[in-house]
Amino acid sequence: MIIENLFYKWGDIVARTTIQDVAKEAGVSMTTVSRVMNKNYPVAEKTRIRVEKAIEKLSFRPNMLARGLIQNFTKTIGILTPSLENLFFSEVIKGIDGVMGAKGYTSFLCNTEGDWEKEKELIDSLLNRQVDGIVLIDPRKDNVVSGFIEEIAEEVPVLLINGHSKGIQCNYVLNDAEAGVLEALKYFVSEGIDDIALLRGKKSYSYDIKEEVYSQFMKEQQGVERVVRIRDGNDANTVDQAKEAVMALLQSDIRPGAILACNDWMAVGALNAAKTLEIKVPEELRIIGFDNTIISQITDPKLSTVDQQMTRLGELAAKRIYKMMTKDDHENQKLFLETKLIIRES
Amino acid sequence: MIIENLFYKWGDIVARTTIQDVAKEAGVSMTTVSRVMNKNYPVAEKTRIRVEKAIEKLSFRPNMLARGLIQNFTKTIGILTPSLENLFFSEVIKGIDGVMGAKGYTSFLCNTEGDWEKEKELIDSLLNRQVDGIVLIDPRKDNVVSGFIEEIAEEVPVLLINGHSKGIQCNYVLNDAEAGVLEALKYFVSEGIDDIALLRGKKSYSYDIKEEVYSQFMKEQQGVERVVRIRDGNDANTVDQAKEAVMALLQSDIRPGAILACNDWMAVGALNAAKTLEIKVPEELRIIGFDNTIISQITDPKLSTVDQQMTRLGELAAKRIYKMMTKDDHENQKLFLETKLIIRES
DNA sequence: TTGTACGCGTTATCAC
DNA sequence: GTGATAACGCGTACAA
Repeated sequence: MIIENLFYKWGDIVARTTIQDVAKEAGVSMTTVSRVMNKNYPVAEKTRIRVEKAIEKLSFRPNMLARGLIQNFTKTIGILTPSLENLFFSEVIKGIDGVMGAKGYTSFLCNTEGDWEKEKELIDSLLNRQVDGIVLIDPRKDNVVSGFIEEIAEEVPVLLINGHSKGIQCNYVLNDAEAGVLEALKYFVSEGIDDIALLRGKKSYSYDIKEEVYSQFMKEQQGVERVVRIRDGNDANTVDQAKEAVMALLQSDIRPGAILACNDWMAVGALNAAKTLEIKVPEELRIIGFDNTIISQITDPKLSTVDQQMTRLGELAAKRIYKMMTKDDHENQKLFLETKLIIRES
Repeated sequence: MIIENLFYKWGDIVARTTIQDVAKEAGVSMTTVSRVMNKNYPVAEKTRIRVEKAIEKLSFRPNMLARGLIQNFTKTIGILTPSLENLFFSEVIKGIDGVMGAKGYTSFLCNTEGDWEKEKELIDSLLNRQVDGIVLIDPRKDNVVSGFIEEIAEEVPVLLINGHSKGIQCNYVLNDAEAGVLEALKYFVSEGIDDIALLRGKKSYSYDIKEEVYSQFMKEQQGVERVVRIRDGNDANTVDQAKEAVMALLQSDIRPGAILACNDWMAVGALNAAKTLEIKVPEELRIIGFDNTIISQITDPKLSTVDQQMTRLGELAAKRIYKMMTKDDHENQKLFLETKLIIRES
């Protein structure tokens, strides 16, 4: 690291100007200043202008801490995510923040790193900071089933994204992954392909759901079930693992005509495998991934994928929690967002 | 969207328990409770335990708003980013939040969407919320050169990441991109390749810097300068644009032996171009990208790249602004973080 | 070692 | 239309 000193120094912090100062400057009371700012009571045109000038002149900033203290709301929400390195979550956050920002809310963003104890601590900290609501992206199962989240939801509106657990009474917003799998499988069949393999990670609730749908579908079609399992994972390593596993599959006696991968990483691995074996995609093998992350758009050929519409999911979550925070809507809901099959070149 | 109503309702918001309530419960004064919580004054062992029990029993949460109001700091910082869809920025945010979180700070995250007016508004809002400091990732040039940022920096510690403008007196943390370019070019030469092309976007300060270094290096090497320009961009579209441009380059009379791309998107495009033309990488063409984003790890062959160590950059920024906020370190600094050449298979 | 009383900056209440 | 004052929940100087 190189340090370059710029021998220019910045000043000391000066005393903040308060509503008091503005009142004095404009020759009115604090109350009137407050009314001008909030526009919640009639103020004479003349006074208003005087006050506005004073505000401008002193470049006055209302202190939201004081405001929040008395109003009992802060126009802030907390967003908890298990990771910042996963574009999947970034998109959700973007959706949430976009909607809430437009409504004048500012978001605390907290990275739990997938650790349930850290998640707990962060939630506590957010409550101390008097957030008006909390959105949990992919919450840790431990905290959900232990009833901790339900407890918190008694204190402040809480919304769970993609973290449903049976018997836990909460507000949920979820991807309809089942429908997504079904849509992809039906597409393959409509294209005349019925020897479909499923590529999944080892353990994850979401993989289990997908396999269940796949399994039932194949039974109905009276097709052969072929499930390839790799070590679970949602990162670059997944690609190599998937490539290896799929190469074995493609070199076996009966090569499938299509592969449905549980996420885009795996789909990329499958594509790399086909290329190495000089199997043409999509002519000889079709591949559909899951998630529509950016990586499905940069391969050659471009990958078909099931879009989970993460940004929209975030927007949906924001709208729901906004309603919970502002209206007297005290009823738990489960919202499912449909997926969208995107056919590209694979 | 499917809505499923769970006919279980959550409760109304109950009155918050205050330090007053705890004091009554424990039979002491508010002051003593405060002292137990903050451990800043001696308290008798016996009283302490009584108070702690009362806190536990009432599950008391200190109100950080009130605390911040009187202490004149909030242990919050604001982070502004031009985008959430770019892993590049996510990594920086992760670095910042990791360091600050460990120090008990919570981060407001704001997405400017690259809009300088929105950036301005968000900064204002953050100041109203009494943040202790502001970190600006890749700030809009308009706000920097207009002097707006300098003004803000008089009110609160401000740190700019990768947004250096000449003559603007601020605290900066920057990637040493120049050194990165040089390292990559020297590597090519050490491998016996000196016909190197540069692949860049049209307009961006960072591309200009890179080209300058490239240009000077090629002059010193007495090599031929070959700069390929595509429309600027940092997204999936860049890949196709780069592919097209590079295909033209590779089909020209004198094909270069190596390509240095200004980011990984472009490098992927170059790789796709080579594949389409059945030019072997790395045997017939070598490619080095920039940024070491995840996409450089999933191609086949895997891309060599210049790692800008974005997470470390964020950590560095956090440490710097922490110092600015807590110590009387009133001197502007420019910190450069070295890059790291990562040779993979291209 | 503990308690009283004031102040942080704002909005709400009530009186004029 | 306007102003005085209490209140929000906490930390801290000062007194005991």
